[in-house]
Amino acid sequence: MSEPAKIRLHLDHPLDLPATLDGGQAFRWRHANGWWEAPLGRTVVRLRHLKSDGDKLEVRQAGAGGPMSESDLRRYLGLDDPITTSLTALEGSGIPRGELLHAKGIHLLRQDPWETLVSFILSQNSNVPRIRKNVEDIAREAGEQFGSDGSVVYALPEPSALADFGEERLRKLKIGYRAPHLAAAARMIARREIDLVGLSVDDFDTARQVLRTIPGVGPKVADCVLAYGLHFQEAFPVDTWIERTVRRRWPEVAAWTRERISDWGRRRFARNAAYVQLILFHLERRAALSVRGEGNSSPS
DNA sequence: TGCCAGGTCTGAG
DNA sequence: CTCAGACATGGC
Repeated sequence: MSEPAKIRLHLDHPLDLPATLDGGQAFRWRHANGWWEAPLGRTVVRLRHLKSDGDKLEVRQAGAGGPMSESDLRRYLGLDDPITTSLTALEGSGIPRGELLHAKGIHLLRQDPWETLVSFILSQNSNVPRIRKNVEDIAREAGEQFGSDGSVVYALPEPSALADFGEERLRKLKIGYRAPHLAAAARMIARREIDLVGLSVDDFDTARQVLRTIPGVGPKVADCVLAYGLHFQEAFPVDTWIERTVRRRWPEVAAWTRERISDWGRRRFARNAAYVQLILFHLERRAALSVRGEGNSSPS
């Protein structure tokens, strides 16, 4: 916590920070003073492209936890995943190459599974700005605070802390009917009825089935945890945006249910499914935003 | 002001 | 198994 740890990471693939960090996978990143920053555990991580060399990423870390190692960061950011493979998987799908290029810097994060579970239990029938607020509120009210560069930051509460915090106080944070789900999830993890991290060694179907025993975790939330937290690259979460874009782009699935579309995506795109899902999600939301005249978000 | 939001759960047919 | 309604709240 004395000297902020400074690291530079070499980028072998394009990295679009806003599309990756603010693209609906993670909810605690924010853009401030030219840096992207978020608390990861008890450490605040700050990222920006090096001005003199866009192939390098500047990293600064400060907080109560130890700094992440270079390999931890590369792993978290998916820096060694070649997204070109996933873009290739979309060739022939009728998406113009020029449009696909808007997604060339997206990476699949490997977030903490617990944080991912919390975020996506909150996500049901909600929207990205609100999910972000809910997560922040929970960290502030139920998490431990620590210092980082002179400011106060709140870590997301561990399962046991959130279980102790309880459903009643969660209700007061305006998370609505998700409160009992989240409280129950916290209890299940705290009591070790489910080993979230351990799920990563199971096969996809087993891990998905176990996740779905958690209240508030249906097919879509399970797929998000599998993809964004446990790095199951064959996961294909289908939400309203994906449903819409897939139905429009692949007429043969237009009449299918979300569950069938998820199954279809998983098989069709195999190990690229999670990346393809991120790409489609990004393109669909980008189109919606520009229609509403919110200008374009040109990557860094 | 209403409609919709990164759905899930429950009960009915 | 499939499908409509309810659900708690707020963004736009």
